[in-house]
Amino acid sequence: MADTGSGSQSGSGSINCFTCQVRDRTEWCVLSDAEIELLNKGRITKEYLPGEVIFHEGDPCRGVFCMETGMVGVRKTDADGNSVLLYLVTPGDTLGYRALLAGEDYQASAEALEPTRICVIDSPTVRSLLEHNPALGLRYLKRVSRSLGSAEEKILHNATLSVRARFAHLLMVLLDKYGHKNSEGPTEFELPLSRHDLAAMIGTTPESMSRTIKKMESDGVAKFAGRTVHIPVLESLIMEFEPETFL
Amino acid sequence: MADTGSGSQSGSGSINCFTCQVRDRTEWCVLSDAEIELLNKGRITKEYLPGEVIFHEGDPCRGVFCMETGMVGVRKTDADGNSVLLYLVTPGDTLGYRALLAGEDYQASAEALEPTRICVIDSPTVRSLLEHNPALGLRYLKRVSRSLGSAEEKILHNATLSVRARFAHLLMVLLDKYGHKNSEGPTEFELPLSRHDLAAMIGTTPESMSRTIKKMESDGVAKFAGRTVHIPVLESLIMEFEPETFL
DNA sequence: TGTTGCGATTGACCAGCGTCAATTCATTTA
DNA sequence: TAAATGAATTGACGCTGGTCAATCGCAACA
Repeated sequence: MADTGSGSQSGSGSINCFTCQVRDRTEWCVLSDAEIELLNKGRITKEYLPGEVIFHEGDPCRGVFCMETGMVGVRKTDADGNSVLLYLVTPGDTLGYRALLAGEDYQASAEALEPTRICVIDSPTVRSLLEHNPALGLRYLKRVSRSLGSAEEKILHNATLSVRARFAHLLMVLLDKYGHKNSEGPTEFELPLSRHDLAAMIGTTPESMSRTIKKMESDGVAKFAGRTVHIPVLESLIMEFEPETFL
Repeated sequence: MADTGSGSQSGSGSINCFTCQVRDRTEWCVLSDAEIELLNKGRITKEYLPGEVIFHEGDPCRGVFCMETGMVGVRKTDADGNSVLLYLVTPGDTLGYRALLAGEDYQASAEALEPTRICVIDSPTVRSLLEHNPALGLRYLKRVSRSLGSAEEKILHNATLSVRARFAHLLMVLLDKYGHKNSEGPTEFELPLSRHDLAAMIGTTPESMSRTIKKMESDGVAKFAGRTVHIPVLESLIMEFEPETFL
């Protein structure tokens, strides 16, 4: 087990790209059978336990990662040890494509937040596919461009919104992604993150996170019990970061 | 002159993609002569005066813009009127590709900061080129991915660095791009931006910008006279945002 | 030359939030 | 059951930087 130093290769040989459950939700859905054959040959499945690192900032990029199960956090850290949690990556998502496509080393690190199974497709395979199938390139272009759009939105948010407003916004995003949002009415769901990581997602400290949570509770906007969040009225949460919607 | 409502079509008919001075520095350098012919047909040249808007946040994307001369600022504004200056776009750069590639409307607005000449290539032409030439797609993938990398770095910077450190960093970036950096020693160059826009680039207010400039002067890190900046020792500027480099 | 207008600067004020330190709570281990 | 470890919370404090308002400098123009 050389390689990254962590992440164990899956013993189960039955897994492959043809039977893959999430393939239709990935970029690879535009590939022909012959191309999937190629993809399958350049593939290794790996498994990670929570806390294990998938790649480090500064590592050379060796391929892209295809999430099958679990959850991964992408973190960026500066020289002083301050860090920000940029993305949460979930099944059907692709991971690590930015470095490959930019022709750079990784500029962020990825770490399993839950038990995770991922397929690694090596760079030459991805490159070869991209060079011969323009549709795949267009798929990736869409993905990267959308990602850039979110990043730019985040820059604006961080510059203009308060910690509280950013947290309210984060709650909405997490609710959309991980909660069963039954349209209107009271909502309850499980946060997939620790307080520390919630803080890192909005660029603040755990202390400020705690205080913000407390204040939102006393204002009746949301109730927190461990990782369970209860939101009585969705509108009052939205009002926290988009007050103009209700004018 | 319907269209965007601003920007006048260039009268000079002699300009085209074959004679274009900046083409080799753009994504289009990978195109064949036949493809450049196509590009040239889908092209209109426009000129803008400082302050004129090239596209607005929310506008549908009608093509990509190819900078020939001048300078453009890409700005993102929220509902309260707070705004951030995300990029400066200069000759040889492409503008507005994000929305096209993501299949979205513009999420930011672009405005000429200097007298500017731009070629507009309409969406169908770009799409068609991308669908048939994978190399072009790879070029754009590299560009968007690098852009995403910078955006992510900016998120980290804004979250962890002080206004002063961010400004020092901005000065370095502007120096690299717009100044003649004669390796070491004292350096002098012209800022391409007003104080207001300098502030918008690092996500702060003009007032804080002023105070930061004043404090940096009294600390001897840089001297400011209007838009002229004089930096006695480059290292002391770098020390402002990367102190660990000198430990 | 006076006036208007705009960008830049300065001052005064203070709220938000980061920092440091102590405490509580939950979970694991001996 | 006690001890130990790490996450989460709470308190106290102070600085950074945002806000509001006044002033200044400079250019355009009547």
